[in-house]
Amino acid sequence: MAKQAASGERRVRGSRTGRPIMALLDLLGRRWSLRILWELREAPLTSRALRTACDEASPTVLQARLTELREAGFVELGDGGGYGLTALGRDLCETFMPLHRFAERWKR
Amino acid sequence: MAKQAASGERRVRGSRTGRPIMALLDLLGRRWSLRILWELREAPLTSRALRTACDEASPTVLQARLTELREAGFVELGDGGGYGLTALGRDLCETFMPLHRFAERWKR
DNA sequence: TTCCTTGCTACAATTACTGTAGCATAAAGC
DNA sequence: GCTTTATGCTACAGTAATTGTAGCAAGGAA
Repeated sequence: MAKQAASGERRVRGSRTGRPIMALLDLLGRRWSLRILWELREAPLTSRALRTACDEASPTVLQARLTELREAGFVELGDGGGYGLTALGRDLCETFMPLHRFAERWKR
Repeated sequence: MAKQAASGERRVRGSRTGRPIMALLDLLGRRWSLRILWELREAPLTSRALRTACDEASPTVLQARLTELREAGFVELGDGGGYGLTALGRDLCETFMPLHRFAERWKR
C-alpha cells in the first residue's frame, strides 16, 4: 500500500492526500473511536467508567484511542481525573449527533 | 468479552444492548466504512474505481465492507454495475457531511 | 478468438484488538 | 503507621481483522 507521500504533503494514515477529512475519517474509523466520543457526550468519565460504558472493551485499545483522541484535541484528561471532551470535541460530537435519530429510523 | 445477550435482545456486534446507535457506530467504526460512504457521496463508482479512490485499499476488506453496507441498506450494486448509495445511504451520508467543514477547521 | 473490464475470492503475512492480569500512584478509612 | 480502594496505565499471549498480491469467472467489444 501507499508508503510515502509526495514531498510537501502532510502524511496521514489512511490517506496519501493529507486532506484533513481523510485523516478524520480514518481516526473516527478505528474501533471504539466513535463510541468513546459518544459515551463522553454528556459528562466526563473516569477511565474505568468509560470502560464499563464501552461494554468492557479492552483497556489496551481504549488507552490507545484515548491517546489518539487527545492528540487530535478532542478529548482531555481533567486534573481531577476523568476523561472529558474539549470544546473541539464537543463540536465534533454535535456534528454526528444526528446519527442518533438516523439510527432509530434505520433500525428496520 | 460479552458473548451473549439477555433473552429478547437483538444481538449486535460492539454492543450488548442492541441499541441501533451502537450497531451503527460499530458498523461505521470498521475500517473503510466511512471512507466508502464518503467516496460514493457524489456518484456511483465501480469496484475498481472505488478501490482507486480508497488509496488502493485491499479488495478483501472493501468487498467485506461493501457487503455489510449493502446488508445495512446504505449501498447497492446497480444493474449496470457500479456501487452507489441508496436513498437511505444518501441520508446517512448527509448526516455526517458537516464533518467536512469540521475537518477543515480542525486541521490546526 | 483475443483483449479488456467487471465483481469477487484465496491465502499467507502482517497488524490490530481482546482478555486477563497487574503495576505505580494517590486518596481516603481505620 | 497500615490497609483498602480507586485512579490512569501497561504487559503479554491469544485471537480476529486487515493487508498485499495474485487470480478467477462472466460479460462485452474488437
